[in-house]
Amino acid sequence: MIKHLQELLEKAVEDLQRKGIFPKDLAPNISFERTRNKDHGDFATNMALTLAKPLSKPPREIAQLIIDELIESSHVAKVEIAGPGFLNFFLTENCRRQVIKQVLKLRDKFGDNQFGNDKKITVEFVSANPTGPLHVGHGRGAAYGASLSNILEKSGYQVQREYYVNDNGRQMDILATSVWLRYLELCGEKVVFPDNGYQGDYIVNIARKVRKKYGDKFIFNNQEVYEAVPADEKDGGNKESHIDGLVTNAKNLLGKESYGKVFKIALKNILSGIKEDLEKFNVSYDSWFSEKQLHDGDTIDRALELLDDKKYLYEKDGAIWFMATHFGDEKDRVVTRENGQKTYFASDIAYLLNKFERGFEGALYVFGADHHGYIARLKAAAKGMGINPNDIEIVLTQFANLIEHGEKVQMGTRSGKFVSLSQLVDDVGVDAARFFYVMRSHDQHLDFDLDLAKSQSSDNPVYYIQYAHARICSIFDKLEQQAMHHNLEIGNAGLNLLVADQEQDLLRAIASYPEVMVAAARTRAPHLLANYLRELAQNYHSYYNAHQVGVDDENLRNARLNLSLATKIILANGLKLLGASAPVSMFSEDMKEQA
RNA sequence: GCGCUUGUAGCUCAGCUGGAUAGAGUAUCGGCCUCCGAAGCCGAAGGCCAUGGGUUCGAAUCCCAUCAAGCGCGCCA
Repeated sequence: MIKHLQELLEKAVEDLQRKGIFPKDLAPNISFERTRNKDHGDFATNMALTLAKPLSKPPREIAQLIIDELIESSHVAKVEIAGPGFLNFFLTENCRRQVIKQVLKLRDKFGDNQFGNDKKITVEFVSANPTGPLHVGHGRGAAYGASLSNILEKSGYQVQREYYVNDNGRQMDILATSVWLRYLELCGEKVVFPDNGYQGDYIVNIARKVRKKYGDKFIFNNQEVYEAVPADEKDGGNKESHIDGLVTNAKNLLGKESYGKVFKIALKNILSGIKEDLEKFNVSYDSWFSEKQLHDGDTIDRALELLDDKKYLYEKDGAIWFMATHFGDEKDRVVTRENGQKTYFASDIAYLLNKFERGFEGALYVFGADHHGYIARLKAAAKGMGINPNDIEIVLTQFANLIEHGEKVQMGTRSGKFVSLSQLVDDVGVDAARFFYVMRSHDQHLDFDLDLAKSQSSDNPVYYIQYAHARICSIFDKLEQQAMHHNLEIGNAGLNLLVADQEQDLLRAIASYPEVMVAAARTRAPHLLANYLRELAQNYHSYYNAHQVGVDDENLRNARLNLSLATKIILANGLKLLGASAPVSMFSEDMKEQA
């Protein structure tokens, strides 16, 4: 529709140019926006305002010239000049109603668009280290990444959802060692658990599995375990060198094979836990990409060679550095440490290269706000390897505070006290959890009100939307019981009977869905969809309270049913994209049945 | 100290690439069930868009400064 209006205006401008009223070299930027206020019609353009300067004429005068030149359109009822010089377009009522037919025909494809131009992209999100279960802090990235991926997919991107598994680093060694130490404890050895080890109970559970599978095979006595290990922090030493010493001993005592077994059990258990948690959270991935495979293959070496060939690497203090400052980063970054080990950043570079080698045309990263320091260096690496930095995009999600009884829930990994994502889902349900995380802009700090999310009341925005959906389902049920069967054709034929204010409002809302989808995709903002669904539900609730759908008049009834069905389709579609369900009934026993 | 992000109603937040009278929810107050589900609807009240400058036809939006909050600044991952 916007396109149609643009063509009308382009035509008018051309004619004015031909008549010599507008200069020939004028190339106006004609943009339309849906009006916020219905008194301003359906669509408005500010083009007369933007032309005021180049034409040195008052905007309202220009607007009048354009209107006089506009040709008739069967879709446009009238065009008005308003305010400082806006052109307000009013569509014919008939034109507005056509959208219902479209929704009923396209069903869940309504709103699909080609904004993404078939671009092949990876969306990487969460990617938490597999050293423990996901906590609520990861929830926002998960909800955001999953919802955004869904929206991008509907908007013409080819999306690959990816989880980067950091299964190759010091943290993983600490994990494996933590498990081994708990195992020794279980076997009756005396162990003082290190300050910097992973404290959680889940480590003990994994240790149990190790013991069950391998019995006493990995036992060493206390003296061997602590041989030449520097003192821990609690004993006045350094917790980092203490744990490193333990890791070294673990590797030496167990030997490569046995150590590998412990390592593998730990990784496998934690990773499958993470997968379960995400699945429970209605988040799915297309691939789980292992960092290890970058090391095992030659990708890291090739990536570094690529940089080296272009003289972007140099040696200093025994380490190898990447000239990130050359590409706008604030400092150069080490890629190979003095001890010969590759840094985490080296893997990142390789992974980036790998994404483009696999044929992706864009890489989108969803990071927590604490990682914002990575943007510059990642873009620098891209530039260094000859990848267009515009093809990599990093979106930050701000932190979420959990609020319970009006108080911030304190969390810290040090205290070992954190609320797991799984626990949150158990408490508030997937629907509310997913919705709460994405209902605010991702770059906004978020207060996640647990009590509100738990409340099964009007206070809870997700229920509000689901209720509208359930309500519509209930109408259809009811009429079906009374043998007033819904007839699409009769409904479509009677659309001209939809004249009530609330019906017009609802039509406006329905018609704007595709635009919301594009906007959400373009600005990477799922919360736009969440807000939109609230508005759509609001429009329906108002309508429902003002008018009876199940009236005796067959024509009007079916027209209203068509309108209701169109609303229902969009509600269900939108909820699905955000990872929430669209229940047929809000009665709790029915909700359970649904699940 | 430097850098990134943020500051809008009592509270939680929208406000698209600068546009028309700054909007929701919640809390508060007042109405609406003989009627398809009241987890709903209708109405009232609530604002120096942190502060001070600047850019222009026009600024919550862009620029600068100040104040306040969060985060980051390792040969950690």
